Amino acid sequence: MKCALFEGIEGEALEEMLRCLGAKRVAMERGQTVFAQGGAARQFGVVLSGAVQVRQTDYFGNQTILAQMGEGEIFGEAFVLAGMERYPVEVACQARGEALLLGAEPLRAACPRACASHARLTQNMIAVLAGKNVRLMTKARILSRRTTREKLLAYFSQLARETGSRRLRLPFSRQELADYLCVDRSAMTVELMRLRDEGVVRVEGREVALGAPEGEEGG
Amino acid sequence: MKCALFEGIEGEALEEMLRCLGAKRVAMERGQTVFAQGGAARQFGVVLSGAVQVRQTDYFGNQTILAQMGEGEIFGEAFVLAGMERYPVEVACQARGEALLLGAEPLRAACPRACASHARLTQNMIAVLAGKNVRLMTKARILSRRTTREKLLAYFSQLARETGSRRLRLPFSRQELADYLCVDRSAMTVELMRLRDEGVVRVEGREVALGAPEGEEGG
DNA sequence: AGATAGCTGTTGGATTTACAACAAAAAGGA
DNA sequence: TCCTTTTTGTTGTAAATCCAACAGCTATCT
Repeated sequence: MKCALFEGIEGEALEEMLRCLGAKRVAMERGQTVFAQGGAARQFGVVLSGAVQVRQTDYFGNQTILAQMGEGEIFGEAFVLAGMERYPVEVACQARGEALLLGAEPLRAACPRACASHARLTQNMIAVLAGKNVRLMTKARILSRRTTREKLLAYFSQLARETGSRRLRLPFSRQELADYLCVDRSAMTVELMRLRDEGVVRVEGREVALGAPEGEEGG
Repeated sequence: MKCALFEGIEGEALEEMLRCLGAKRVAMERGQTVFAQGGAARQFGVVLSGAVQVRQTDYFGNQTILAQMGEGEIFGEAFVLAGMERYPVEVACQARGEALLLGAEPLRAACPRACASHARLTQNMIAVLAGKNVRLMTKARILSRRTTREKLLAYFSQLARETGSRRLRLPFSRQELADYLCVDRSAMTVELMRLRDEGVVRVEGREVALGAPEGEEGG
């Protein structure tokens, strides 16, 4: 099993840990509900194979896909660990496979048995939650921009910061980028072309270079 | 000290915990930088009094206010705990007061001294991170909607879910609500009036009631 | 009461976006 | 190579948003 949550925990210690968490291995068929929206929030999950989707239906019946998790990723942990009584979302199988369902109690209260790897597990969970936090903050910050232009520039700035360079490579196709920025694809392309024409960015497929108004290109 | 991070830790145990975290108490004057953007991410903080703002300056020099933290709230923890080398944001004092600066090592690795309340601290941190996670997810979900109308309805749905009722009370003034939804205030008011005229919602000041097309008002 | 300041709803014009439909280019398979 | 599918850029129109300015209302203070 390859999963950030259990990093550094192997063999017998892992088995013990899984017992402590009350792990249950379940098979998932496409379309099957893993956690129901409004259901009692008692467990979180790890995708062993296949994929799950996190969705939400609002008061008016509109359904939104919030995220998709693949192998090794965990889902539902935030709700359980935040002490929420019910899941505000639905988790459903998107591609058939297996998942591990885990109870969160050992992460919320002192483990009475003090399993050997317990400390490591909580540290891993902290790292996972902190990482998700950073990514969510980044996304919220980008979506806070009002215009497509500003969203593009905010996103490029973000990638440039991560890369540590003015040059960056988009991890998305145009359609995926538009979905990530929550804007219309064609309108986004128009804006992207405008930014190019104005010399704000240089674009070539997925390669983007920022600024360079002073001609420091050769660097 | 009133702070979710140290809930259940008091007296001598708290003192010991603070020593273990290398706590430093610092006075802050308005405008003073607590953590510098791009600076080495080694510590996180707790606001003891006053307030701090989290800001970010992007590649093009545009500054954005991301959040404001008041008494008892913690800041910067996500970056340190996610193992980032540098702060991607700046934290600055917004209202004079005091803060506690803490090292994160005891939360990232096994505490060699195994302080008594260590387990409790990590549990608290997990709860804090999970709670922030849920709130960030909520915000990202709302901002994912493209139109002002959809943002309003998504936000109302969210509040209705939290309240468990069709009736809800906005925690914001109109301007604050517009800022939260990242839209123009006047355009938002127009859309809000339209929703009212269409009978989708009933609005009266900060009081909002959803739907009720079947006249279940009296319930 | 009177003055001041803040909040809210309204309006009109300029800008921006969504949406749909299409053509060119690129990628992949037979 | 040919054909199919996907991706990307373009265009035009309708709709939504931003922006600025203004009027009515409320709360607060003197």
